[in-house]
Amino acid sequence: MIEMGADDSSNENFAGQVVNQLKLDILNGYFTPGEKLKMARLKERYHVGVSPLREALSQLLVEQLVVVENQRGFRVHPISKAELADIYHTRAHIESLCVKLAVEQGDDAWEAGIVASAHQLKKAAVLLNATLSDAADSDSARDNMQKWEALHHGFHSAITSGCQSPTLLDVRRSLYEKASRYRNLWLKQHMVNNQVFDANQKDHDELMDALLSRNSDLACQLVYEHLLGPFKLLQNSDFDYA
Amino acid sequence: MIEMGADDSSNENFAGQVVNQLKLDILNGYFTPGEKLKMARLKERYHVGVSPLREALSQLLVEQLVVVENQRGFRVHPISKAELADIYHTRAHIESLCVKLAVEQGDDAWEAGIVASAHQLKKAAVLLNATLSDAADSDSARDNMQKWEALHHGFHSAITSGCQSPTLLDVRRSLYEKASRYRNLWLKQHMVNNQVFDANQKDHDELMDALLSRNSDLACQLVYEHLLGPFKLLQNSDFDYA
DNA sequence: TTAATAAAAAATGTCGACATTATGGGTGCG
DNA sequence: CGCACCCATAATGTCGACATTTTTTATTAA
Repeated sequence: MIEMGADDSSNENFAGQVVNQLKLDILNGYFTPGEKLKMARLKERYHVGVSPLREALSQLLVEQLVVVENQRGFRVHPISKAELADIYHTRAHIESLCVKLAVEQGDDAWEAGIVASAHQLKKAAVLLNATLSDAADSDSARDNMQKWEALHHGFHSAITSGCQSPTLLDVRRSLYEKASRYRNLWLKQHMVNNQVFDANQKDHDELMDALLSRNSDLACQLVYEHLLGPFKLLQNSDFDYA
Repeated sequence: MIEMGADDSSNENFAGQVVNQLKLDILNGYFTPGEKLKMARLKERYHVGVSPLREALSQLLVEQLVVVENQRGFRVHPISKAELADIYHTRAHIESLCVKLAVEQGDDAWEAGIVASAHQLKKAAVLLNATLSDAADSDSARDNMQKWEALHHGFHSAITSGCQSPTLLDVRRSLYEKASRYRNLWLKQHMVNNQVFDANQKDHDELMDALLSRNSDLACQLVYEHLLGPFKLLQNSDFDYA
């Protein structure tokens, strides 16, 4: 029997596959905020008919990544400073809640998962810092950056998974996706420097200490502010609010 | 210019209308948990083709009211004791968070909305209690019950609206809907007595006092336990876990 | 030139049809 | 008697076509 992740496309219909691809295209900014999503264009890009496309768009509608107007088709959900602030603050609250519950309920396996993720993350951070200093190779910089982000997300997921609540974790996932769109749009215009990652590493160390010593209040507060850090950067730089 | 609510169906395509109707049918238990949703049946019931149906089902899929398996169609999302507990606990946490933020940010209009809703609710509760004592008219009992529930929901919505976070309120709405499915399924098997509403009224009075005096911690705790009250009833009675 | 109007083009939303896949019943074999 | 296999039936998922609506372009009048 072959193991397969949840995002396996072989046992999914076209709509499910398009959801994943289209979601990436929106989160990564290939389709820009407010942009009209014409069926002809989407048919070309994903090589499917209108039926799976509309099903996929219907799903992203609920996740608030697209908007719809009757007889006028779909558009990418617009962005705004107000929504940016709302998403990040809500996300910080939710993540903090996850942490609180995780500290209460987490077992040894939970702790092990955290230190394992932290270890991987630290390794990737070292590699990334080296790559960033070396201004030459911007291709592998982007590559290492993506790996770091995946591990960073994995680290926080390892922590929050301890809350043992699929419902709450699903809320968290949805908010993470919406926030990552804003972050990616920001990244398109700004280049990151090493300082960001050093501060991040410090945050993570402090957070892990608080978690392993089961200091719930401190951990919640650290996470809350850790998530609001990026927000402050995004908030000040006004990128294209279409 | 005519005012119209958000759930106006005239400016919605078929899919949007089917979403509302189908959602009601699932929440009210017309379609039972785990039941197969055959296209032929749905076409008959809602008088639309498969395209709008699949779009509607795709939306309910994200809201986790239906599940899908490739080439095997859609089913109503199954229920379980585990999910029941998870939804209600998460909902209690979220609602509590809404209250905390609302107490911090609520203005005079917010307070006014609360007392207004509370007044309406109390009136409806009196009427409902009278109807419930009168065992004869079970039709108007159900009718008054629905009105009371709408006002009850309105009361709590008036409170939580003060948090000023569309994102968080949307999470709340989604959880409310999922929870109401379990509650409705329970109501199909059990008859309510006056005691429940008396206790409820007491909860609401205490809660409103805490809110108006801006006692955040107390209000949060009261709401948390107020929402977990129904859960305890549902948890013990094992209705059809399909 | 600008504004209003009309015609043309494009795009959306829906349905019926078709290929593919699952389901259920019957048959034969062990 | 039970089990596997096969076939008929039914249901799903996808596409192309069509009617309706919106958007763009062209035309005319002020």
